[in-house]
Amino acid sequence: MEMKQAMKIGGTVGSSFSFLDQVHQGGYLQSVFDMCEGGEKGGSLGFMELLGMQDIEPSSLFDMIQVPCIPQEALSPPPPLPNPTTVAAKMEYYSSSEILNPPATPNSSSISSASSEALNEEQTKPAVDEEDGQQKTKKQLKAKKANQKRQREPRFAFMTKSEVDHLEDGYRWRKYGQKAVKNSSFPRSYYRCTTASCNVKKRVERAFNDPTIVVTTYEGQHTHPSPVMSRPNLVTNTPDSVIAATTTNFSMPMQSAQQPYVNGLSSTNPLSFGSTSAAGFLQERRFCTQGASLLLKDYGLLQDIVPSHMLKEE
DNA sequence: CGTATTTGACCGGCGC
DNA sequence: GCGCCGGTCAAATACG
Repeated sequence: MEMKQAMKIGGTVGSSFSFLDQVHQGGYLQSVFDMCEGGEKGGSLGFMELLGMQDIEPSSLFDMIQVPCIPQEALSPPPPLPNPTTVAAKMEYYSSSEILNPPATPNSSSISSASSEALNEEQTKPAVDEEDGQQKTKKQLKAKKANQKRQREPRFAFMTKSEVDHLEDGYRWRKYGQKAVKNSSFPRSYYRCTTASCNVKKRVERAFNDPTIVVTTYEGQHTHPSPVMSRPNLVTNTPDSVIAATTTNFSMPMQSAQQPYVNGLSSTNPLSFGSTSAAGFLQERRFCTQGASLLLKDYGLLQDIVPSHMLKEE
């Protein structure tokens, strides 16, 4: 079943070997895979290579890391879990029938391509919505969908060992749906970024084989800075322990949103990446690739946040 | 009262 | 064509 799904997809997913081992041994990989495949056909996801652990090109591996995270509740009441950790997995996700601008290269450039695709949708959709503020009937929606086939945006999924479903990631989300998931006793929640012009979505569910694992999938890229980052005083009212965790997790997405990756990142920024900031991560990657000449093969964020031994040797 | 969440209905894609 | 399923909508409801 899982492998059957895997065979339907193909793409690029990367990881450092060490983390991959952790994921694999921890039994998390399958959860991520199932989650992100999510019954959607025709996607391209490279986890089959990871499952096989055989044909993995070191140069194609990136973006799977293990990092700490904080549950949303950690910002006010004490977190239910003393040491929640996140197992993060980055993946490119395309629906083969919906790719408008295939990546020029199979690895790094796929992200920038996907990003532009996401931007296109973000820019066009609001205009359509304002076309008729009140008379947005179902017929109109239907016609809209008919004329413009829904585009699938790149996705990023990661797993967090936490009792809290909705993890704080520095952005504000509005829940717009919840559905029972087949083969899982836990519902899947659907969230949308509350920022008007931002079309980023995320899905949150628990791994069917391990209820303690929360699987979060981001879709799209934020077009705005993180609200948390734009409120720097926020951490001043927070307990020290939370401050540390918060700054660790969220400093990067805000930086990424405010300045280009090439300027905002440096090898001296060891605390720049947040596990629950997967969307921020995507954003970071976008800036990275938009930086034109800066290739992702330099690991992007990973080189700054992941111990060097976890990065591939070249 | 404004905002966020809940939840049943609806829609489209897909397999049979 | 029909049913299943994932995803989304939107009215109702809850909350601060």
